[in-house]
Amino acid sequence: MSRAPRSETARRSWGDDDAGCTILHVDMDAFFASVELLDHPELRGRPVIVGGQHRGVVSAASYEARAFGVHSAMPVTRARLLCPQGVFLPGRHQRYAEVSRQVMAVLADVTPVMEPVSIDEAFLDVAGAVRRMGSPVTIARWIRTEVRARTGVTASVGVAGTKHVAKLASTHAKPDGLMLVPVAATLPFLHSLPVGVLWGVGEKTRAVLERRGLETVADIAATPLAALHRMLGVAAGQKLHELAWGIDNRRVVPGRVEKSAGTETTFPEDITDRTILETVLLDQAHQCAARLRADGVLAATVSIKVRMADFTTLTRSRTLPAPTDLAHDLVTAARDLLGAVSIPPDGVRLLGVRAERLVDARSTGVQGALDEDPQRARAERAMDGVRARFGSGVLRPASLMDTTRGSAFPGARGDIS
DNA sequence: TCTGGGGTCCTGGATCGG
DNA sequence: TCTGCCGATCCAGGACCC
Repeated sequence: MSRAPRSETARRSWGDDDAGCTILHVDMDAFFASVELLDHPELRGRPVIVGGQHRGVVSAASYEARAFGVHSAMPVTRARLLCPQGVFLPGRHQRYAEVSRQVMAVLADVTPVMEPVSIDEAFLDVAGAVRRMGSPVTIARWIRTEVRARTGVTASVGVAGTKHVAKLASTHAKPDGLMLVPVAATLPFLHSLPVGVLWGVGEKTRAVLERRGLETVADIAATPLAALHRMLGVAAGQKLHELAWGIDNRRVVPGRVEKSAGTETTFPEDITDRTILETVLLDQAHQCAARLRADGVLAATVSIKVRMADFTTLTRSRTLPAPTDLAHDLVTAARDLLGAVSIPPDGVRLLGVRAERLVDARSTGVQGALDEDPQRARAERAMDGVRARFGSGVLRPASLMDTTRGSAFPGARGDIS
């Protein structure tokens, strides 16, 4: 589901010497749409678009839909205008996660040095697998064949000497392709590309660079480091300069540690009622806390995100007296933070809660609020146990119950914890 | 056209203590 | 006692990625 720009001129062979190119980037093609086609073969050949229903954006579009100009992150309303004959599907994340696990299992058969980046892509360092399985390109071919055989969906693979270039190679290999960028071809390949392909260059940064006449990676490489520092700040300038020269020392790290966990909800209609917003916070805090307990971590900081009807967005955060994994602690802080925010007459479009600065519950030995109210902790853990056994929808705080509709607020989902 | 939801990282201002 | 400096930390927000 990469949104990185591509260059048609870079879609060619850059040579066949894969010595030193042990980094592979595996990226599934139009992943969500491909899974839908797998389960609904009658839709093959038709433009399939997966995304939100009314206020949403496109999560994935089949290549037939892309021919109409539809792409991911585009508002669904616009996609409907561009492609009225499209088949619009709401998305089934559990199913995508299931296929993703199958794909990751294929990759894990190659090497344990495998780093999932998202549901549909991963990096591998195959240096340790070359003796057993063959050259990096041979391994890449094996992965593509095996993913298709075991799951029915296709993957594109980039093979290069660094993560950044392997990622760009897989982008340019799509759909259903393989691209090798030999070490010797790294700079000619990079310098043929527009500046937007560099990691960290989005819409805003690209505009800053283009205002100064920097349009290609070659332009960045030719710009003095001090000038990039002035334009973008020291960290971003340094990073861009290194990437433009093919320098990327990041290693493939299996099993990354999460630094925050949160949830947010965009309402079907803007909400002005504070009571409803507080009820949403309670729901979100329970979802967050259950996730923290499942992961065995405690949160030291709580933040809320409020997006107003006019799309202005603010965040507020607070460090807790002690790290916690209890919804009660999260929602107390979140409600305090919301209380200090003035709600405009037009209302609130989105509300979210995030648990930040996560610490390992065992290694720290911190019990935090649990010591103060062991009964509450026992109650929340008991809820985890019941949900694990009978499903996530069977238990919810009484204040979230609506006896008539089973929903306490607009936009409520069925998996409330 | 009208902008999701899950995250990470960086920057800069405010605050506090030595 | 007051002031200035400096580093650490907290907080808010922007930008980016998938």
